[in-house]
Amino acid sequence: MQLARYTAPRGTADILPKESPKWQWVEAQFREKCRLYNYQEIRTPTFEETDLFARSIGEHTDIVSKEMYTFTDRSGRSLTLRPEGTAPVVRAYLQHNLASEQPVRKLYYITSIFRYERPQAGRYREHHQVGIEAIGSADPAIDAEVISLGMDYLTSLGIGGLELKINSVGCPNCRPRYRESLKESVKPYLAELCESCRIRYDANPLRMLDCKVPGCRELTVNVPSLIDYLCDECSAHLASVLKYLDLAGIKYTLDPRLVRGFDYYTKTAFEVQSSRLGAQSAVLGGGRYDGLVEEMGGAKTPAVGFGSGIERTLAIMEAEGVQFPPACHPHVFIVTLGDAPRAAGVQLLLELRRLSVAAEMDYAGKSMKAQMRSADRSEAGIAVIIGDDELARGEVKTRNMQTREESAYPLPAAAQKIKELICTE
RNA sequence: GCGGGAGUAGCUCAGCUGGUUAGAGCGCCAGGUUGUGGCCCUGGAGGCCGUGGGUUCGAGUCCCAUUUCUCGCCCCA
Repeated sequence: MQLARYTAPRGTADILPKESPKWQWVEAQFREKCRLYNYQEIRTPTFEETDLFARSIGEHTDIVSKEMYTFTDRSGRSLTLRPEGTAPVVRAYLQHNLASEQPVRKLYYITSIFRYERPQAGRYREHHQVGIEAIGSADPAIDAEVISLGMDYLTSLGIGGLELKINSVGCPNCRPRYRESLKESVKPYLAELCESCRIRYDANPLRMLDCKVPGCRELTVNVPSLIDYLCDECSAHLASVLKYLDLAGIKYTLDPRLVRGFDYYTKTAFEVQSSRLGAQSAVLGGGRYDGLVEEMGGAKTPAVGFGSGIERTLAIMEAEGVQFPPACHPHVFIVTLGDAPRAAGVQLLLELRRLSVAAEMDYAGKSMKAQMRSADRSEAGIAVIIGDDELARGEVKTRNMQTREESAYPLPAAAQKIKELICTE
């Protein structure tokens, strides 16, 4: 154990060869859904100006107040490792004036996210998210499209038992009214609420709604509902989003207490939860952020998006016993005995690969028996055996690893013949 | 930031109330055919028992600290 002098930093993980095919598969499913829905990939830097996140996420959110990886570079600039995916995309959208090419931009990303948190099941200091952002449309149909892509993606992975929760958090027109009425109705019990709720009361009253402390839940159970306070526009928007979800056959639960941890959300907010995840039940979350682009210096531009954690997605798949497609193995394993055969083996390797046949050989100087064992373990369909005898006859021997059937092929055309063997298997 | 559990070979773990050279299974390597895999047999490599300090004639085993992992709170993906 202590041979390892260095270990990966707390809350980070290596994705080893045994796991990486699963990641590739999940990412491929996501990319395929983005292709179908016509979202285009965007890649942004790992770090940004600190102010970008502080302003967009909200100064008094947990993320900004205590979870950001912030550092000063050699010229004194304050930079922060991306703690969420939306702000950098919006920044790039504005910086490169992507709006000028198309009024509605549909973008997706696959990236790592950094938050200084105490690690636990499904929570890391560096985790990975897939996500999409649809910028430039206020149409409720696109809220539904965003949700639909997310659900399609998760179900394409073979995940069941998901619950979509949806709510509207209103807009700058109606939210202040609700906030006041919420504070008014909570005021009599203020002293009985938990400590963090008492802080939220002034800083961010809406967050009191999703407090998990049982006592707070009881005290706020009869509090007015956000949905009753929505302005006509927000109310109509929500109704329309739900209508489109019904149209798409997507099941949801209307949850008036659903509130998200970023300040920039307006109107639609949603979360997909799985019971397989333990304490961290959210696997996908997002919503509409109609004020963010303007807040960051652009024109008034409506937008919607979501982010979804890859680690949590994989954890659900693991818990449900989802079968991943088998990992890729070499098709051909070359076994050589001695120096001259070895040179011929190297030559054959090159030719096979030039013909797009995956091929491998032993580089550990093993005995023939051991090389055969390696061939077996590599799950190669065919072993090619080259020794002095074969070379003297100007040929190579092949062995079908399933049937044990062996045959010989003259050397100049051997690569082509082996390719045909594989393709007709 | 706060709380619970844990830290012994690459992996999963056993080591009873402190006592001599620290074990198993799996994996890995080699041999059992002079050039042939999956099963079987034999052998081998690999651990200052997370780290530092203390108690003791003596500590993997007790005490303290520290660190990492893990689970939960907060919050989120």
